[in-house]
Amino acid sequence: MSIGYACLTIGVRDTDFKSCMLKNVSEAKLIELIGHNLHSLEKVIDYNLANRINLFRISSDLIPFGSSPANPLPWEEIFSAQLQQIGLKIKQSGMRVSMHPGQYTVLNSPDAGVVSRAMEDLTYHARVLDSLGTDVKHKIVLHIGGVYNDKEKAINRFISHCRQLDPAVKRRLVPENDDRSYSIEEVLEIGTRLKAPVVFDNLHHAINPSADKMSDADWIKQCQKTWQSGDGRQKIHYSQQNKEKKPGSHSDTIEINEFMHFYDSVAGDNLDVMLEVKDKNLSALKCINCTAADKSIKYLEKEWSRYKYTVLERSPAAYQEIRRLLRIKTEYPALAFYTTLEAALQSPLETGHAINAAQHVWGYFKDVATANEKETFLKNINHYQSGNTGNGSLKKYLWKMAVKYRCSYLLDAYYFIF
DNA sequence: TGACGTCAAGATCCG
DNA sequence: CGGATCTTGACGTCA
Repeated sequence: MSIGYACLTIGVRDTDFKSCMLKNVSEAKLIELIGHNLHSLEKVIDYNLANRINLFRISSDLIPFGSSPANPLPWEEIFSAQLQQIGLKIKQSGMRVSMHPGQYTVLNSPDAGVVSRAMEDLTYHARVLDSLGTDVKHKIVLHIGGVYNDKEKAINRFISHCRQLDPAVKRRLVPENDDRSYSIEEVLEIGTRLKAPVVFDNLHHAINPSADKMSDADWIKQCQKTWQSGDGRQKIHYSQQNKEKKPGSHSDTIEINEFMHFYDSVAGDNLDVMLEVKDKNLSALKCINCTAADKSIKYLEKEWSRYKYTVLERSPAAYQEIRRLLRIKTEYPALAFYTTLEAALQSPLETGHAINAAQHVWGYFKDVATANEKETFLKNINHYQSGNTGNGSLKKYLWKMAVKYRCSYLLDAYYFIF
């Protein structure tokens, strides 16, 4: 089983994606943006490799206006060296990538213009995966689309439009159930007719269930039948409901105990699990560390190095508890570690604890900082302590110091993110 | 006609 | 002027 995340990273330097508004598009601008984004993608792939993350969804925003006439550039050729280099890293590491056009790519619309733009968009996605030199196991996941008061006709339109797609798209296309219109049962029917593999999404299924009641694990087994050996391992999407938001909203983080319950229910299946969650790579690392065969405490220590000041400012008690958990180097208390971590990150921020954590971080600079810098730090502390503001600017200042003094330990810390 | 979802760009405000 | 915060854009469907 591989576990992965979608599109963006949290807390990884130089992995941001840039875009521009349609009215500001120019060739020079596009070339600058594409170059920047490919550089970011390579950094993401490097990060994934260094953190044993083998599953990743590439953002549709990689090439700005990639499916629009606004971008007529032959970017595969212009950036072929960069693309090949990234593709080589993907191939040599055995990483599996995918893409997933959003809710606005609608292949089954009754509007011919919408359909032709959807086809252009799918072609663009295949161009990206082809230009990286990835084989057809690297999929493009797509929703069925709208209903238009006649689901049978809408389904038939989806199928007939799929059959008209360029083979480069068709061989990668994988339909997925959605949370309002097409249940997993309906998508399985469509996938079977198209001989296309089907992605099961657990949260969509919970909100938009099939008439035929089965457990998630059983639906996953049904979907398994649509995956041929040439398609690679069966893929599913896994997410959890954000309890503060409306049904279907993804949670901020994957609650590890809930995930493990699900994991145990599908443990016999050979699955790739794409997480859809706000904290992206952070949850992927969490789930990987709790399920990986290699149970070396060094993976938890690495996590601790990134989380520790965030935990310290939320809960000094949890900080001590995790230090205790990680003391015995022959053990691997991954579940206890992440459970304690989750609880700590949900604790309300107390000013005193936040100042204590800030002073710990300041410890990295107190011997090298100039008199002015010390004064600025104290000013920030006092300003925060006065209670008129959050500790955002205090953290920003500490971040500036970490960059200036190239404190690599701090530069990877989640403390500056949340 | 606005809500839906998503992210960064652009715009505006503030000290 | 820099930094913080608010608004817009880009997409299609549905109530």
